[in-house]
Amino acid sequence: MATTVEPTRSGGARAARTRETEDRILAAALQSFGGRGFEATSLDQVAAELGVTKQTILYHYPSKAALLDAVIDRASADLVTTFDDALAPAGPGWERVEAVVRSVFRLALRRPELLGLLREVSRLGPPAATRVAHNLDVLVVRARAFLEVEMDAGNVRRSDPNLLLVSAYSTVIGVATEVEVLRAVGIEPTLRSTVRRRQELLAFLRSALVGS
Amino acid sequence: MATTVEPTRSGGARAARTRETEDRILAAALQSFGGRGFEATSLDQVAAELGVTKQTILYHYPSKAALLDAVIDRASADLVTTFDDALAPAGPGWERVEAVVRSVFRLALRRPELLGLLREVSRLGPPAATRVAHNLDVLVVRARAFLEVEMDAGNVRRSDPNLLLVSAYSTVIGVATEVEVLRAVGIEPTLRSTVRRRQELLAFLRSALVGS
DNA sequence: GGGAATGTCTACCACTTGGTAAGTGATTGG
DNA sequence: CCAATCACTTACCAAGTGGTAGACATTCCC
Repeated sequence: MATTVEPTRSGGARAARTRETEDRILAAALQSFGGRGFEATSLDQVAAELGVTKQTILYHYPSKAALLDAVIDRASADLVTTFDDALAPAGPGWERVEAVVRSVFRLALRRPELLGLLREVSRLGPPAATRVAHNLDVLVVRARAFLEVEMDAGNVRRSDPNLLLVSAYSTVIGVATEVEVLRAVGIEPTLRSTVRRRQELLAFLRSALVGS
Repeated sequence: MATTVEPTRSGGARAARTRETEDRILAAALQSFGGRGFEATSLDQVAAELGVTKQTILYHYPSKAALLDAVIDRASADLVTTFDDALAPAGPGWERVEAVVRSVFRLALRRPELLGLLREVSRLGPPAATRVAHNLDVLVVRARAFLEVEMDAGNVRRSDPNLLLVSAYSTVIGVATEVEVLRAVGIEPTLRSTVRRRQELLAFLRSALVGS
């Protein structure tokens, strides 16, 4: 009996409110970093959206760069669990590809900031990019292993798994997120057109991966 | 002998120097907008690189937005002539796809800012994105027509040409430019690896377009 | 209850941003 | 040859930028 009263497990009321504040900061920052971009986002702006002052943000995250790191970690974790959840009920083989593509389109619709952050960080380069790469390495390893197994089984055209992965990644993310490119070819991103786009993408991917 | 000294045809020495200055400004701005990004670029920065003052830039281009427009127009023109030159000597059919892909990889190597600007503008959205879309519409129309002809000839899997175009675009640009993604899967972008990547991409594309 | 720790705010700071105003010397056309 | 135009400069400016210092109230633990 070290403590008499259960202090609301893991920290008490204050700690809970602190965690909530940090959560809100991360969410708002993710939104802005992934949407407008990192440099284009000002701490004052984010703070104003939250109804706090910039100094509150800087109390929890000592610098803008540190905030970016935290946002990256949170976004990475979200991505990993998203794919985990999507792949858990999926069967083997092509079903898994479909599950992942469905997830990405879902994200593009519901949480575009997440995919936006990916692209933004890729543009920023190290150290942010390195951090993301490290956080998402699990996914890369898993995907590569999948491709290798399917190649061995003769279900996927034999080739360098890494290069195949990059191609597939580029295609999926591009088709899911490049709204302006879609507009350029005359496609307005409605819900219905998005569904068609996803189907078309799957046909494209299947054709590309399976080979002739 | 009307004049002793050739007045450098079409406007005189001053006009020539003006054009040269504007050229240098555009080049430097393109470099920075395409590399670091639009918001992350300051006019002072660009001016310093050029050895002039920011006010010189603002004399030729009345605002940062106007400068972006000019940069976009110049970059678009460069892109169009690049593809024109690449496609001129190319034969029909698949050779044309190969020529375009080769061009994009060449650009990724020699003028990465050009492709970077494309992506940056796509992120910025209208009005910049609209401007690019308008400028590059020629290419879109041409590519779509190509796909339609090839579909009719039975050389390309039948499907919505617009969607196929978006998929192919995403794949090519992604594979050519996503350096950080490459690093994430353990590929350092050397010259040799780039050549392999291009070949692998062509196999991917061929498989995806032709179908089984 | 009281001192300590904590979370937030007010008040700044030095610096940078895009943009304006007013000049200055070279180039130009008449 | 001279006045006008032109390309460019120096000198500013108001509005932000990320970040620091210190006051203040609340919550915590003993």
